[in-house]
Amino acid sequence: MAKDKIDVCSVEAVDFEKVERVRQELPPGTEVQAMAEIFKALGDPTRLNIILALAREELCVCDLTALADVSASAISHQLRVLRGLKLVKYRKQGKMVYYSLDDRHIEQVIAAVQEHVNE
Amino acid sequence: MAKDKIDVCSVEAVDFEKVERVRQELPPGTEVQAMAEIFKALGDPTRLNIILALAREELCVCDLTALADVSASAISHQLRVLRGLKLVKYRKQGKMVYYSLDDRHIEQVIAAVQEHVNE
DNA sequence: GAAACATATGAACATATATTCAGATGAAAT
DNA sequence: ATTTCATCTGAATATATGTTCATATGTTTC
Repeated sequence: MAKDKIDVCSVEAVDFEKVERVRQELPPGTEVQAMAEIFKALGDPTRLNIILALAREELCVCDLTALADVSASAISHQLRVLRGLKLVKYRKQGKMVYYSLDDRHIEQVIAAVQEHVNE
Repeated sequence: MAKDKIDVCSVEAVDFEKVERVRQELPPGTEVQAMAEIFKALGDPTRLNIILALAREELCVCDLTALADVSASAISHQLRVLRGLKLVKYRKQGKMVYYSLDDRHIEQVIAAVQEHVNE
């Protein structure tokens, strides 16, 4: 990352020890990036609605379209994103494709954020 | 929201009862929106790094600049977003401004996502 | 086999967003 | 008071992103 961060502020302004200590406690950059991608996925109302709905029941694309109030195409695009992040899984049955959550942590994540919002 | 979602797919394709049941269990739209905003805030690597750092220790803007490896201006812009969402609070001491987390739920949220990433 | 339907995909477009740059503010030091 | 410094702010820009539209794929039904 940065090699010369000592000159970002004047030397005496930064608590250099503290910065180094915190830096070592931070997750590696790739992990932060991966976490940010998950959060970004949940940061879109359409995708969040999909996740919230699937947290209740398995649903087909058509049902999700009815729930999220956007076009089936938009839902499909967003489901691809969620699939790519291993947040949802699917099961084909004839023409229909049924989606469900593929992660046991996500519900805790959502519950915690919901608490924050409802404080 | 939608009043005529019965025609999104052909009538027999959607499990209408199921959709209605799930719809009633979903949080109200404003709450979903608020949750999405929190997730979106955590979805940017710069902001996530700020949050992760502040989860360890109180830090001034200058320290955060050194840690996140972007300009002080960029940090300041992002801190404003986090302030607006009540995710961080600050304390002035002379020229310096010290930031810290302002939410007890966020650490659980991050821990859960971290588990998902490290599975 | 053709038609109807659920879902997926690619291109296009319009909007949102993160950073940089230049300059403003306010506090400490000289 | 003037300079220095930490932080903030607004405008500008480049990029990312979500939706729509048109079309493709695969499955069922007739």
